[in-house]
Amino acid sequence: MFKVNKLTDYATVVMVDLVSADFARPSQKIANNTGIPFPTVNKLMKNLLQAGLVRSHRGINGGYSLASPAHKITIADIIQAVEGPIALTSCVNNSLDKCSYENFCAVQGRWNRVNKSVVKALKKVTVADMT
Amino acid sequence: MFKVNKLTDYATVVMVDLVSADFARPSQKIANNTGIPFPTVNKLMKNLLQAGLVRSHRGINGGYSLASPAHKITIADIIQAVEGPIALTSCVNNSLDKCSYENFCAVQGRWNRVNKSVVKALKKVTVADMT
DNA sequence: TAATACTGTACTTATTTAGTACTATTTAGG
DNA sequence: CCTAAATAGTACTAAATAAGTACAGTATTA
Repeated sequence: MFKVNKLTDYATVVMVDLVSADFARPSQKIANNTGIPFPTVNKLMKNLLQAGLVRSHRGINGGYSLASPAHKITIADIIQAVEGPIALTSCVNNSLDKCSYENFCAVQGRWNRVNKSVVKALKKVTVADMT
Repeated sequence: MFKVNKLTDYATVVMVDLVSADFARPSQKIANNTGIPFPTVNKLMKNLLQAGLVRSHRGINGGYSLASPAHKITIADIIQAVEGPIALTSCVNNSLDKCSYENFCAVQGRWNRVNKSVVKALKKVTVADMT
């Protein structure tokens, strides 16, 4: 089936949870709120942090908060944070993979169009829309 | 990475190859034309046939041909033929999976919008566009 | 300075995907 | 009517990916 990772799904749930956080919210509390296992939340937050989607605050009373307003963070951002670049096939420009048929393939380069179109669709929906 | 199956990628190549087929074209010839391994082409054709995207002709001089004009077959059709229903997450309406958090999930139902949007994008590109 | 909470890395297990093999069935043509 | 070509269906194996877990380390604030 054509789908996103479970972790990406979880990530949107986490982001939506953080919308209601006035201050930093610890992983443990996010886990309680969402029902996602604590270790999994931890793993997720690292990805979201590295992608700059959330801010972190260490120490007591620390936790995570959104790095931007909810209506500025898109589903495309979240997918990219968790799964890396969006590349429907390995022959899409920004793919991490390399296609072995590249030199004589009949659809060479054509997937770029499809990819762009999908990314555009994913950029239209924000965290605010998911709340 | 967010991507379609390799088989789906292959399927588009096969479909594009069939555009130039005046009559039925056997799997073996498709394999030769595209560089995709023969057994893999065979497997693919079964999916494409069941989905009604190609027609088959048995016996000597048999093979496969497109069931509709190239500009009427979309990427969404091909993905669905090879991978089943398009459901970005298990909480999307037509998903085959079942989400265990469904009853108390904060983003309940919200992915439907994202899913529709992506499907729409995938329906806009046809086999003719890939040629 | 002690408790809280993030940071980073590594590992194991489960699931999914990809590729292969084999047997049965159908059909055109000599 | 028989044979060769080609699809149809099922089942299996191996490789890749994803999911979940664990643990040692570092920063911060009360």
